[in-house]
Formats: sequence, structure tokens, C-alpha cells
Amino acid sequence: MAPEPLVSIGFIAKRTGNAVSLIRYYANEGLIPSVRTSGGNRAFPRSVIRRVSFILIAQNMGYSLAQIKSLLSTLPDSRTPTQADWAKLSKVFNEYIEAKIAALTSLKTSLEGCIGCGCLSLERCRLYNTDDKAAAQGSGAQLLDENVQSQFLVSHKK
Amino acid sequence: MAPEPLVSIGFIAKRTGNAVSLIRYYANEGLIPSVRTSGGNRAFPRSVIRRVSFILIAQNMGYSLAQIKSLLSTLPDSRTPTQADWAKLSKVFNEYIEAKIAALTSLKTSLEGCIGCGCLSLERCRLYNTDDKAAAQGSGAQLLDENVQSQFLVSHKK
DNA sequence: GCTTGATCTAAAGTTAGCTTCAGATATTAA
DNA sequence: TTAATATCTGAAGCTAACTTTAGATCAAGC
Repeated sequence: MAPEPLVSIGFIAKRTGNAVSLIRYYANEGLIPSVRTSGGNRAFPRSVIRRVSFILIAQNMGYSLAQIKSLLSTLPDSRTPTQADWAKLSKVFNEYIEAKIAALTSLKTSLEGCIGCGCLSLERCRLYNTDDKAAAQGSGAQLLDENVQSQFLVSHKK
Repeated sequence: MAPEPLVSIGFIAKRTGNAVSLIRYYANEGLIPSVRTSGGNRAFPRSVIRRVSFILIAQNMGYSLAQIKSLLSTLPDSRTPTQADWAKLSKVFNEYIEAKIAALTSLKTSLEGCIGCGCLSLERCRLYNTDDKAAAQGSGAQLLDENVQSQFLVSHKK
């Protein structure tokens, strides 16, 4: 197998449309793999472009960098991910997207009912139960509205 | 019309399942209306519970407090919102949800294609174009993938 | 009237996710 | 070889969205 060509941090930044500081930040955080040149500059396999793209998409979906790091852990760090590697991750991610769509659909329906009838309040609807609140209760789903899987909604609490 | 009963900050906090500090924060930020008792304590109309619920749901969807404040501006501050007030807001909000669902559906389709075929990179897919990046280009939609309306996806940049 | 718990204010602290800065070194182009 | 450009590090700065702290006042029950 031919050794993969390495590219500079500026190249990755340009190709992904982001600041160099962001790429450096991700590298420091261990979200993307990198090696060093003899002079000490970072060097990346081209496949990092795809990885950064994935990070940005997942972030846009509402995932924290910590969650994304965990998601990405299914990809190999030491070698360039194969199509099969990405397909595996894609499958997991697609399930997340589907769940999120389901949650939003449910939210839509609930809002139509709740706001429409004038009862929008936690006492009756519990539309927005968050991860940590549910977790604080102990085990699994504590949602009053079982259709709203907050796990797949954006959480704003630490 | 009978004067609406006022409740304490602790009451709102309990009913919405949040910390008192959060309710105070929202009040200070002008997200929820409040008056003062003769002693200086905050007092809220009961309808604030609904308003807080809405804020939490919208936050969960990925809106910033600034955006939510703007959304809520269609509700009257000086009187308790009627069902018609909420219905109006609900309509706008529902459109946002629908758009977000559409964006996620498109993302799902694109990912299936892009990750599946191994081309996930900005050079070809541009799945994650964000608000500010598009805005920085000047006018309206600059998205290469027109189906992905990032306006309705969660943005992580300031 | 007194004690207890709720609330007040202002300021400082916290976390995530970055960017900016300053001064030094690396790399590239001519 | 030399000038211009890119990158490096570590530390500090920044914004959003809150929480915490400290010391003081309010409100409610006995």
C-alpha cells in the first residue's frame, strides 16, 4: 500500500472552510490524527478532511465535541478509514438522525395540541425533559411523553 | 377581568423543574415579565410558567436565547397571552420544526450517498454550511446543497 | 417578636468551544 | 540566499448560558 500523502494544517483549513486555529484546536483535543514534520509542523493525512467534515456536520446536529469524539472512536486512528469504516459510522449516525426526526415530529404534534389548547406547561406536557433531568431520576426513560426522546435533542445543560 | 394571581420565583422554578437562579436570570435578561412586591421580591403571573416551558423547548431545538427572545416578542409582555397569541407563535414555530425536519431528512439522504460512496468532503458535498459562513459571502443562500437549509440547523458559531 | 426559610443584589466563577496574541521557528518562492 | 509566508507554543481573551457566593432583607409560621 502506497504511503498516503500528508498535507499541511493550512490545506485542511482551506478545504474545510475553517480557520487554522480550529484545526489546531481539534488536533490538540484529539479529534483528528496528525503527525509532525522534522521541523515540528503538524502534518495530516488527506482523510482528515472527511473527518473534519463529519465533526462539523455532527456539531450542526447538536452534538458536543465530547460526544463526537466518542462517535469517531469507531474509526481507526492509525490508518486511513476505509469505506467500510465510514459506512459503519454512517449507519449509527443515520439512526441518530432518524431518532431526531422522530423527536421533532413528536414535538410538532405535541405543540399543535398543547399550544393549541392552551395547556403548554410542564405540569401536563413535559415536552422538554432533558438528559440530565431524566438521568437524575435514576435509570432509563423518565419522559412523560415517551415519544420525545430527549437523548436525540440538543441539550443545553452541562 | 379579574386580576391574575401572582406567584413567587420559587413557585415558577419548581413548576418548571429548574433552579431559582435560572428564573432570575431569564427575568433579568428580559425573557419573562415580572413585577415587584412592596418588599422588592419578584412576582410573576402564572402564565410565565408556559413562557418558560416554551423557552426550554426552543432551546432544546437549538435556538439561542437571543433568537428565542425575538420569537417571544410576538407575545404581549403587559398582559397574559391569550390562546390566539400562543397559536400565532405556535404556527411560526411549527414552520421552524418542519424546516428542521426537512433539513435533517436531506442530511440523512446526503450522508447515505456521501459516506456510502466515500466522498464525504466539503469539496463535493458541503453538507454543513453554516449561517455565518453563508452570510459572510454576502447575500442569501450560498449553499451548494440547496436542500440543506442551515438556517434551521443548530449553529455553533457566534 | 422571633426564628426559619425564601429572596435580594452584585460580582465572581464555570464550561464549551473557539480566537487572538506575541515571539520564535519552519517552509517556500524567487 | 533571502524575503515572504506559514506554523509553532502557551497563555490569555471571548461569548453564551448559567451557577455560586456573600451578606443583607423579606415573608411566614409559631
